[in-house]
Amino acid sequence: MMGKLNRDFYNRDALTVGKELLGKVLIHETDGITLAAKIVETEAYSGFEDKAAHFYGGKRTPRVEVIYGDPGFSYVYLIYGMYNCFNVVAGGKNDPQAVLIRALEPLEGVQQMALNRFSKPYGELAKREIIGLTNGPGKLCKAFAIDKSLYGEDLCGSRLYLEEGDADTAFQIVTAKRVGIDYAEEAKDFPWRFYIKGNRYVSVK
DNA sequence: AATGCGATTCTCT
DNA sequence: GAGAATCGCATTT
Repeated sequence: MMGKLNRDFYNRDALTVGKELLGKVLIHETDGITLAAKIVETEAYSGFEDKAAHFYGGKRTPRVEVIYGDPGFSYVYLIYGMYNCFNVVAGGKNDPQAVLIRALEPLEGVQQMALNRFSKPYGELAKREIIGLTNGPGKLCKAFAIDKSLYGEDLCGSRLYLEEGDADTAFQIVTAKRVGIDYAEEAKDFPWRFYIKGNRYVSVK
């Protein structure tokens, strides 16, 4: 049995947590079915100066309130009226830090992921649909059945949580600009996106 | 009460 | 590569 990530893991700045989350395993226990997948791409949103962050300037609204709380909780938001995005809250209390999970590599429960995402069995998926299960922040939420009902979920609990990955698996980390934040002035060029080099599930290479 | 838009994805060209 | 889908939420009136 692999170890569950504890509160201390999350109690650091988003850049550190974002990098270290690569290779870790996200698990969702839902309706007696276990969904598990390796994290292969993340983005850090960090501090009051980050113009790309929903909490830029210390903005405090009901939506982002969880980010100002304790680390190790989920921040889920709806984007474009259609897609949920899943974040891990990092940093300490009143220190806004969050890590967007952008892509996963499925490990367990692919049958259910296929049904969640495409409403058909895994065996009927085309190759590009298999990659498309979890190669984007909105896609992985659909596959993992993550929506606003999981806003504020304690990731140190037993429904939605993260575990250590396989320690034998080495990989290189690529650092890149974040995606979809052209409005963020200088912050759009911050190298705060991290992904596993060569992984097929990375959303933007 | 009204307005405008987004940390995306899909379809069509 | 362009345009649409679709609505909760933050901001403005």
